[in-house]
Amino acid sequence: MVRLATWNVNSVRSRLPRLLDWLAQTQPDVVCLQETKVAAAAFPAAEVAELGYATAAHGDGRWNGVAVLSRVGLVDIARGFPGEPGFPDVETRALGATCGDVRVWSIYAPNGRSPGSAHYAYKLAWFEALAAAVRTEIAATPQLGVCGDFNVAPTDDDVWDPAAFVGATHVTPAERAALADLRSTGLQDVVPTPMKGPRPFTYWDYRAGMFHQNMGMRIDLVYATAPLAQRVASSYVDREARKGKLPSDHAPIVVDLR
DNA sequence: ATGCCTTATTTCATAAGA
Repeated sequence: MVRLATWNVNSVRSRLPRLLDWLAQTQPDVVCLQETKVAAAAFPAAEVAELGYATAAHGDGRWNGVAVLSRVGLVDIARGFPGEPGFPDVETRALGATCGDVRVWSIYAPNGRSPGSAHYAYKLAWFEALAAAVRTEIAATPQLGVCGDFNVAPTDDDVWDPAAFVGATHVTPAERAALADLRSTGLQDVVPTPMKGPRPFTYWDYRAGMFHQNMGMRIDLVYATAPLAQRVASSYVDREARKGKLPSDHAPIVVDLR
């Protein structure tokens, strides 16, 4: 059994005590992290190494930043992907690594800010380039998972109230088409089980008691090739990790692979 | 609710998040 997880931690330094506790309790083998908000050289690799994890980090400071932690091997590390667009410079939003028999990409898609904006066009272009890169890699890499914060809710059921998102990013047809194009490379959505309520939300805004009222979104996803998806024994959203003091605004997804 | 928290930084104000 391999336990794979993905979590947008919203600053790995700010979240470090919680991350270490969560690793010790959850015992994942491979962890994709997003929004680490730290330069690669400043990633707290020594702290996670004490728990048995090797680190591959891709980050340049204040914004973005992704990483992969693994205790089952960590090789063939790719920082960014071929043709990755920038805004205007390429940002630290994607890191690929092979961990044992599984290749993972930890991704943090651009937010998009508002439909029609330059940042929205960047988001769509970024997904298009990601799909092209996956299309190239997937042929030689049957056991591939693309995991992370996609910043798109795949369907209207993946937001707490579609009416609240009219005119907003994350739900537009073009963004959903970008996800469909990515899936068409040979990936499928591994939908996790919610620990509470009918829908597996992974993000709740910090403000106005959104988490308490379960006004969330499913924007963190695990996209897996068929050979990898066939190994999925179970998956769940760890909403317990969203509770308590100083949480991330995202919850982890935990996937158990046979 | 075009900012109800939270983050890092060119910090006591701003930009970004979704």
